[in-house]
Amino acid sequence: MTMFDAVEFAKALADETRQKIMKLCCCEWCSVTQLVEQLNVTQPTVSHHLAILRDTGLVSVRHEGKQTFYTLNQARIVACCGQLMVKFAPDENQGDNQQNETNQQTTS
Amino acid sequence: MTMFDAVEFAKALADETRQKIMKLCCCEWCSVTQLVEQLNVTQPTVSHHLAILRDTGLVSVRHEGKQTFYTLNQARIVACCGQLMVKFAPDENQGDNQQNETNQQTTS
DNA sequence: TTGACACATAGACGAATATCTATATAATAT
DNA sequence: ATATTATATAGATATTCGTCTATGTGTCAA
Repeated sequence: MTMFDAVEFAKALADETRQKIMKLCCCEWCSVTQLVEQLNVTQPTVSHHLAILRDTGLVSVRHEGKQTFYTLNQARIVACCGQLMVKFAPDENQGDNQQNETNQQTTS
Repeated sequence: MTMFDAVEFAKALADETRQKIMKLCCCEWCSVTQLVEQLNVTQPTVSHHLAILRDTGLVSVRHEGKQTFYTLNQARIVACCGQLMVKFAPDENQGDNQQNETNQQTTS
């Protein structure tokens, strides 16, 4: 949940409805009903996606009476994207890498 | 293919085997056979994943005789991660945003 | 030309997943 | 207490997706 799993992070982002939700609650708190109103899916579907985003730590939750508000964890997005870069683009413009099990084989 | 689709990008990353392939051909050119040797999946499965990574522009291809070599497009990874950040974390630490259709509703 | 090797493609199959309807839970109002 | 509103959960279903086997295609050697 708090640790970074690149596959889990990518899976959380790998759905259009989920990305719409993320966009909608980016920089603001949205209730589930508000989200439902702006998406062409049912309330349980929105709740389902919110659960996934919540379990991945991509959104924060705040309860207020009957309502539940969600907001995107923007700092976490930045951190995860940064980790992706580090994982798949180490030493961006240099030829060396830090792997050790695979045999080097460049353009010959 | 060359345009950025955040959902397509996330879907391409949303598989462990694919991320292993990406890691393996990060900073080096790998033949399909070399990849198969280091993964617990069959050759057609590797080819299938390579096709997805190729169609998403995440790997580059080079043919050499009977063999086909793939390498990770690291610059593209960086660019895509950057676009993700921009999309979901605009103005990281400021309170304002650039959306216009949803009603602002902060912590009250 | 024939065979071997490297890779891609086609089709089948099971697992994961996105969605729905129905219902449970929790809070508030009457 | 009862009804209403807001959200979550359960279960069903259809689609997507990852993997496999079987086979096609292209390259090279003998």
